[in-house]
Amino acid sequence: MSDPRDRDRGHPYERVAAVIRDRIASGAWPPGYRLPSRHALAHELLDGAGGENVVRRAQEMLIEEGVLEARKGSGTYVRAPRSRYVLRAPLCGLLPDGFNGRWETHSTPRIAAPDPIADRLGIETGALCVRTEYTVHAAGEGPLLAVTSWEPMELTGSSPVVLPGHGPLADSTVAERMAQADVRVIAVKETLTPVVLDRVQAPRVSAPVGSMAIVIARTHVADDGRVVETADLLVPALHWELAYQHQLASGRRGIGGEPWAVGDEPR
Amino acid sequence: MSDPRDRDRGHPYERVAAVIRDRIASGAWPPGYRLPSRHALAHELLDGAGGENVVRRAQEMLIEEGVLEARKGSGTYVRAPRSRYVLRAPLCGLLPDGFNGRWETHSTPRIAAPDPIADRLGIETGALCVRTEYTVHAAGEGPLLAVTSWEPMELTGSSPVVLPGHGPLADSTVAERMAQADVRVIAVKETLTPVVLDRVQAPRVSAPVGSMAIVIARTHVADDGRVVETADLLVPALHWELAYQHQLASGRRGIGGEPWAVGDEPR
DNA sequence: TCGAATTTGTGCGTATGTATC
DNA sequence: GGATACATACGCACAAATTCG
Repeated sequence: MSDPRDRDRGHPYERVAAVIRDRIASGAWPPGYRLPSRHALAHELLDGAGGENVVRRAQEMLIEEGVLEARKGSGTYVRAPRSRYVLRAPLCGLLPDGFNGRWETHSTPRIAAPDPIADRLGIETGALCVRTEYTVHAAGEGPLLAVTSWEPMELTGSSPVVLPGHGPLADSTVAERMAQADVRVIAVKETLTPVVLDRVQAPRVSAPVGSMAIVIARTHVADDGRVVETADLLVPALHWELAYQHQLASGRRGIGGEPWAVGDEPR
Repeated sequence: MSDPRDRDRGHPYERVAAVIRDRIASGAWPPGYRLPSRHALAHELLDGAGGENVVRRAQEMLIEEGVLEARKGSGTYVRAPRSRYVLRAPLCGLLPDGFNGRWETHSTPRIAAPDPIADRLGIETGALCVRTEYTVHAAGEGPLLAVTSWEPMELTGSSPVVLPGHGPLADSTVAERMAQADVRVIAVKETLTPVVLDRVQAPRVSAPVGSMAIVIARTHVADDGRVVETADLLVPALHWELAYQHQLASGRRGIGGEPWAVGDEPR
């Protein structure tokens, strides 16, 4: 391993990564550039056969850092520096004027509530609900955010006008739609979980497999305690910076009516 | 690869994983049990030499699922099912009675603000600040949460009583300490990023390297617009479920004074 | 349109580093 | 300090996806 000839510190793959980083930094390999194949790079940088896995390891490092991007069967590319959008939570269905993008509603089948969803909605497993798939697109780009929402059929189905994604209230918030059914939404609860995107999730948010995201499990609660909607928001770190802001009531030892808490476990 | 003799579907490592899973499910390998070494398992399950990496691959799968836990130099163990605590955000320094644990303050050196921190605090790079390292421990356990906090020296240093982790206000919130210096904290802003724990971060929160966490970049803002504190909270998904709750003012198209927003990028 | 060449992804083997007991 | 066990680096074969003639 530590060959006496080898004066260079560290492992071979680290030196290869450094070379690639330099070429990108110098502008020789601009954003969008397709790198030579592993075979060619191994031959050039290590001038010997076989060492392709060293190049691969170096590329994996840079891919994880967000510098490179590999497309299977096509090649490895220098990634264009993408600035992230700011997502102010809670996100309940509105896109302000400042954002050049749109919501897309994909499907709204009536289905039997699967177990974890029924649990979150506070209804019986198998009870009917409406599942809606939304995505957020920025102008001309692929989907950047994916939302899967469930609403109990007994609420939403009672009046066609409150169906998500349809009619005059298509672009309204959950609370606004529910108000049409005389349901007053008083709180939004969110539970956040970090995830690594698998090959099913990744294309739904235009992010590479293995990159990171936060799943927001959101519920809308009405004044009578019923849960009127629950949703999973898939927020890829590649595209979004998740921001929360809390106002502090002076003189109180809490925020927003709830004391700060580190409580015991839920289930 | 697909040996004609091999009737079993899938790859060898998947079959090994299935065997391990079965033994755990059957109770033959209870929580805390130390598995046979990879060498022994490879010999038993694949009755041939060399195939240790097949066992390793299977174990990696189960480790990622949270079923196993590897301790370097010691062995691979069946993980005891751990329930997660609920962390209600924003977390500003209080531990309620319900939580059987404690804060620990580790160090409070005066240092020159590094670049990204100076940026967050709105002070010049190199200006003095106080850095404080906290951890949260549950009774008898290792650290479950790690906080690194920075406060500008010009605020904190002016009065010894407001130094974090010391004096009568050691267990107070940032806002309470700042009130002693006649600084009114009016808002808390948080930015969330999912991360994969590296070998430096992982031991700070008693989580395995490669497991996931959320970093909360928090800032306390005073009524004159100054940032009086900023902190990075390392919240491992293994131990915590991050929960946010927002009250909805009826009739308003927003929450907490800020409209929901998907805005453009920051930097 | 279709198949062959190219390129990345995966599974697995060997050698060696390093932490623990 | 020696034995044991996991972690890492790297090599090869092949599968899968893409591209192009």
